[in-house]
Amino acid sequence: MSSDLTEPGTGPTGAAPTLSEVAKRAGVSSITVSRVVRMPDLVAPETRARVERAMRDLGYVPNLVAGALASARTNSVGVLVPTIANSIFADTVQGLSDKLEPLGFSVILAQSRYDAVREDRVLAALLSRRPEAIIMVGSPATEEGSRLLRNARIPIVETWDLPANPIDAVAGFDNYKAGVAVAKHLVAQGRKQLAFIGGDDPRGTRRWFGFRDEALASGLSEPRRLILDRKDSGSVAAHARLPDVDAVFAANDAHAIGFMSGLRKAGLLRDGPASAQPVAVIGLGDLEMGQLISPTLSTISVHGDAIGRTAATLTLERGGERRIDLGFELVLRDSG
Amino acid sequence: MSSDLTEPGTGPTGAAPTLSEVAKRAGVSSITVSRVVRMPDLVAPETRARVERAMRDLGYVPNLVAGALASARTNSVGVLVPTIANSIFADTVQGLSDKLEPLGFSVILAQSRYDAVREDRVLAALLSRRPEAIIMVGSPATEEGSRLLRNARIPIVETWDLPANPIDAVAGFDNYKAGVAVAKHLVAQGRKQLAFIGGDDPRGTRRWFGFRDEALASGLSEPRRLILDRKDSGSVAAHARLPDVDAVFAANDAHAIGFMSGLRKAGLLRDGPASAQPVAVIGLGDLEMGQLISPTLSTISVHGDAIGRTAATLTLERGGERRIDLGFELVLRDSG
DNA sequence: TTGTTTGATGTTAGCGCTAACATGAGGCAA
DNA sequence: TTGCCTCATGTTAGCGCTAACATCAAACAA
Repeated sequence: MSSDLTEPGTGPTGAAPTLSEVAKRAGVSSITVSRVVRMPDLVAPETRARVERAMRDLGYVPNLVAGALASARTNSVGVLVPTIANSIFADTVQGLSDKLEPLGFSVILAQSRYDAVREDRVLAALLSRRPEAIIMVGSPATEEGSRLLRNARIPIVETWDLPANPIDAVAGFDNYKAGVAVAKHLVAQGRKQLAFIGGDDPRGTRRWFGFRDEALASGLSEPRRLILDRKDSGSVAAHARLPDVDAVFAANDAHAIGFMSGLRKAGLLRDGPASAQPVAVIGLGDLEMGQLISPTLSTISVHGDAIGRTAATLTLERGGERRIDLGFELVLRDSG
Repeated sequence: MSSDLTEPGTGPTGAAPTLSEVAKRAGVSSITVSRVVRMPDLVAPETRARVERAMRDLGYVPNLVAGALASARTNSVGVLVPTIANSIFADTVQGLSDKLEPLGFSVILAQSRYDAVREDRVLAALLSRRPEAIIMVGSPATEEGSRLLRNARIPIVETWDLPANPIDAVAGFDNYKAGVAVAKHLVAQGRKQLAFIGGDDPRGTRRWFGFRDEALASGLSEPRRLILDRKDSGSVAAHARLPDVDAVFAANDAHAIGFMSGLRKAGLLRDGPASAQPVAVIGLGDLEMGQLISPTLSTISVHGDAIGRTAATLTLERGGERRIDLGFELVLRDSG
């Protein structure tokens, strides 16, 4: 009777049709409809055609919530990033999403906004949806978050870093070494007064340590470290706070470009090569934008989308190497 | 017995604990545990404490999949964007996520990659998870996608545009008018040879139409239109294909900055004000970057995050205005 | 013929939770 | 005392699907 109320082809009038309504209309049992949806090869062609017809007539859309409960498989992965806007993490989300979507997995996205309390909250929220894996940028900020993830007994992939004691799998690069590489390069260029600008999140801090340690090891005085507020790409103004500096490593390209903008205002930017720059600037991330501005931006290139794709792979394969170092590359252009 | 196997505080050894395991341990019925989780005020303080103790001991994490099936509420919204990487849509996702997360909603994110077939596929996948609303950038590319959404009987919010016949709610701005505004401005500036560079997606195309119509209405010859491949920020090279042009409207800031880079190479970029530019350039999106480069970028400013927040609001409130024009603003700086 | 295999479909039970409706104890007005 | 309310908790049924195990007919080997 309720199916009588439904006009074929024009859409449902009431509640969404269920498997068993389709089954009734096709004159089969519901398990057969379920098979048509999930393992069509097991169903005889004529039966299948009848069922498909009934599904179309009713506008049937499978209910994966019910399916997930019955099968204990949600076909979803939780993804936790500090922030998605204006960030290179969007590349990572795109990469993993491109890899997972064709396999029928959905991405449940959450942001921590660099806030430990919020991180724990969204982590709990994610886990209560029973994702089959969690991919996160960085590592849990708290012991509680770490415990939650360990207890979940699902693949956990930490990215954008190479933590010493990962929960499970890792896809990232060595942020400390990136700092070292930049300092080495600047020292080789004859720079003397180094500075670091960026956030004080874990990964940025590791870059700072590498940068500082290498500078000190090379006999330079301790570099200055300017901790910028997030969104404080008023890093334009940062220059004013770093007089006498002749080389800057910015924790990301946006900060680098902002800083260069400050240099330009101060007349300290040349359109020539690195050697002509009164102040060398190196970024991190290799934003496309870095190649479009003048002078072009030297940077540590990191493949955000490869990190995402690799993380997705680690999510699906339980065996094999669980710690993948995707490396980085110092790309030298005109800014430093 | 199975709870005997679980060592309190060290995490579960087997399957995740369920409501009724917690209930047994606390000596109450499962509905009471459910109430402690969802409506703690209804439970007597001592009982509540006992239940909370049991939850902690067992490391209980509620199963929202089961809860969603039982209550017919998933507390999730589906979000469909063309792409998340390097795009201003990330702002929109951040905005809506910031609004929805505190309310207990999760975001299920999908990308269409500007591909109609993929869009329909991910739309079906989203709907089968029974989100309580769908927020998408733009409108469905196909009739089939549109039908799916209409039949879903949930709030649907189309964003970043103001479609004439929306499925349900809308949060965006008038892309045609944006094109008109830019053309008007360039005409007033005395520019004669206009050009438009950008993609041929629906919204970009509407900007083009507004731009062209206004140029023609002002007595100029038809502007040139250069359709760039996505990721073809080889818009650097675009300049070579637009000789004699004295004003360009780029469908987004990234293209604009790429084009300016091409102009610089050709010696056609000045550090002075708009009036000094041999070729005026106007972007769209108001990336932070636009203020950091030289000359600073004139652009149509659009608040991606406000679009996201508004869309989230439209998702939650069924009554009230369903068509919200968030407008845009022509921000004039030095590029044109 | 008889047993055995294969292919197609069905039956049953239950995933972990919640809505809706009891139940029962205590308080309190008349 | 009676009736009626309020508060705290419980019972029952079922959300829509799938795993696991039947069932049964046809095909086929010995």
